[in-house]
Amino acid sequence: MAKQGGPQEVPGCGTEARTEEAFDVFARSCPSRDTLKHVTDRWGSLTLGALHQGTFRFNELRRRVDGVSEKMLSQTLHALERDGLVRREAQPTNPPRVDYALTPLGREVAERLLGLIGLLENRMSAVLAAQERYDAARAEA
Amino acid sequence: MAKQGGPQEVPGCGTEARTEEAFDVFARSCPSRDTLKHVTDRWGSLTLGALHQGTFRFNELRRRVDGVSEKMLSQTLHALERDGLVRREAQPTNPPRVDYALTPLGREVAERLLGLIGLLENRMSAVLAAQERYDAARAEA
DNA sequence: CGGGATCCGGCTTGATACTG
DNA sequence: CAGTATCAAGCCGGATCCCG
Repeated sequence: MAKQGGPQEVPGCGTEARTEEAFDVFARSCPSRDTLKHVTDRWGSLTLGALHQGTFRFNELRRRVDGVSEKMLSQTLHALERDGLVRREAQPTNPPRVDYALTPLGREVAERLLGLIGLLENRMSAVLAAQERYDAARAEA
Repeated sequence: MAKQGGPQEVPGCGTEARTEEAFDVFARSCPSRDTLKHVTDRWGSLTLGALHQGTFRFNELRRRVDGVSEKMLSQTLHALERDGLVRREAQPTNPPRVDYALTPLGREVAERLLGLIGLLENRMSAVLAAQERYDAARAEA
């Protein structure tokens, strides 16, 4: 990653800013970019959405997050856990049992994400209409 | 894409649901997934963020969205325009002048996205701390 | 200035198989 | 059950050249 010759060092990356300024910081390749990626990823968003509905075990999640492979679920879960959005509780029983749940921060993030998704879902008819208009305009070229 | 043998046809994909139910719909591979991807993409989020601050021409955007290539900016802009989030106004002058701005829907989406980003930025210290804890726990394995 | 077309490398993803 | 290891494929994104 990292552009060809641009400055990779990020100066004021730890400032606690409000939304407007926060975006400027975000725009300069801060760690929050990575976290956003984990959150909005194909599997990240679905996993957060699933965990927003409760606590689940690994294979329960696999069934809920339709189409995810073991590897990707594991990878996604680790990334979210590392970011402090998901808590993992393993019980040393036999057979092993591991539960995954959102942390308080994870719940906040999930709610915002779900809000964004909900907005898109609700306006999807407008989006679809826009797409048709766009495609139609291009077709007659 | 699409899993090995699963049903690709999505039945109730046009329902206008509220956030909770909307997610279920979203989870089944609806078009909104594509739009979310355009929005949260590496360049999509930065472009929406830049356009949230005003109307800009192509090369102005290039300078604002630091590090983006012509191709990716063009591609991002087209995707967002097709989704009805960005409006493109070309003036047939010489030299050509093209302005990009958010549509009302685009502004709504951008605001939610910026909210999510802002939340992450504000809590980044907690995220960073969680990452250190996670890495430390793994190191002594 | 505002892009389109093309080529190509690398990260991401997905099957599959194996382990504790 | 709860994962990790390995390998191949595919798509994303960047560099480059080109045109109106």
